Amino acid sequence: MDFNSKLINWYSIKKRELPWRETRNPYYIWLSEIILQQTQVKQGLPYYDAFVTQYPTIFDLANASETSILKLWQGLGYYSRARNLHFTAKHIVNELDGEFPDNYKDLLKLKGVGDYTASAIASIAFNEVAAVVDGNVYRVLSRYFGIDTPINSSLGIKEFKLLASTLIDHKQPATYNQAIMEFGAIQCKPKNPDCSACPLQDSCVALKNQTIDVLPVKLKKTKVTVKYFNFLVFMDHHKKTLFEKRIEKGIWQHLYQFPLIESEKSLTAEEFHLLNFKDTVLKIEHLDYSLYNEVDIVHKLSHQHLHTKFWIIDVESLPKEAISIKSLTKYPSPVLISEFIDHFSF
DNA sequence: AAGGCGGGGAA
DNA sequence: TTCCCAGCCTT
Repeated sequence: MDFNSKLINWYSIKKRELPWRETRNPYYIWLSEIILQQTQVKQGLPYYDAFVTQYPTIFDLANASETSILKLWQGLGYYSRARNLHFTAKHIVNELDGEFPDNYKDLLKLKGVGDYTASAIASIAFNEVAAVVDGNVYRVLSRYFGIDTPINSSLGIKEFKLLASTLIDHKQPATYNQAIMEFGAIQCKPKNPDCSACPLQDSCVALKNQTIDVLPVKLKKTKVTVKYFNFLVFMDHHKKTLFEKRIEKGIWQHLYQFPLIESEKSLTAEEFHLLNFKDTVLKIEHLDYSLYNEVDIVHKLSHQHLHTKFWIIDVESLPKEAISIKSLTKYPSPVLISEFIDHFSF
């Protein structure tokens, strides 16, 4: 058997039963692919179920508010995916007459849909011969063919895409694409793959050369910046507080948080007291505050480590935009914030 | 071409 | 801890 046949045969035996494999509806395929970008199946699965239940059609998604979509997306990360999901749903409903694009070229035009996702939808939903190259495919191909070109270099991206295009099965592109990805996820794992039980062991270059553990080659590491966040948790006598939408570009765009003051370092109570709150909506003369966490809560993102303090501030009254503490959980918020809300006894 | 963008799973 | 995950967008 050749490479393709072995992969597809392995897939027919070992594949997981997943809900998006039970449909050819492009809306559901698209939804699953967006959710699964940089996200493991285990983490994305409950979100897929929730979205299918709450938004059974693309018209439901298009008619929803961005806030409600972000709320359902809460905890999944990379929130631009949710914002683009909503934008594209509206675009398809309003500009494309509700007709989902049915080929790679047109799918690629959609916001939030890049080369991988366009290929995945085109092949899985429409059986177009379009090769997918995701993290799994990079790993399988680099090892099987012994390719050490960095997968995140422009040359590597071109090289692996070209190779994948020559390999894809023209008779069953949908099955082939899913087979090689599933193979990478389950058999040709990043760490400690079970090569002794691998159907490709006889012809795998990396196994022969003992380079399984160094392939695929990936350039550089991301530089992590440290930031210091001070969240102001106001409380008035009507059990209200201030909760704001993040408007600026950057992390957590369009999610909600307590008023935030960023500082150069972790603040003591004395240093916090000296702040002049000029950037907040509230002018405070006499602060009655306490610190929720003596030790910084460190929230780690890919590129940022957020050292966080929550300052609890009792005030007489709050501006009219204050919301009831009970309603906090209705708003989409970062995990860092929602965990505080869950643990703090208001 | 390089950097920004989340959060969790796995070893 | 570190690496990785059915990547994409902006600069």
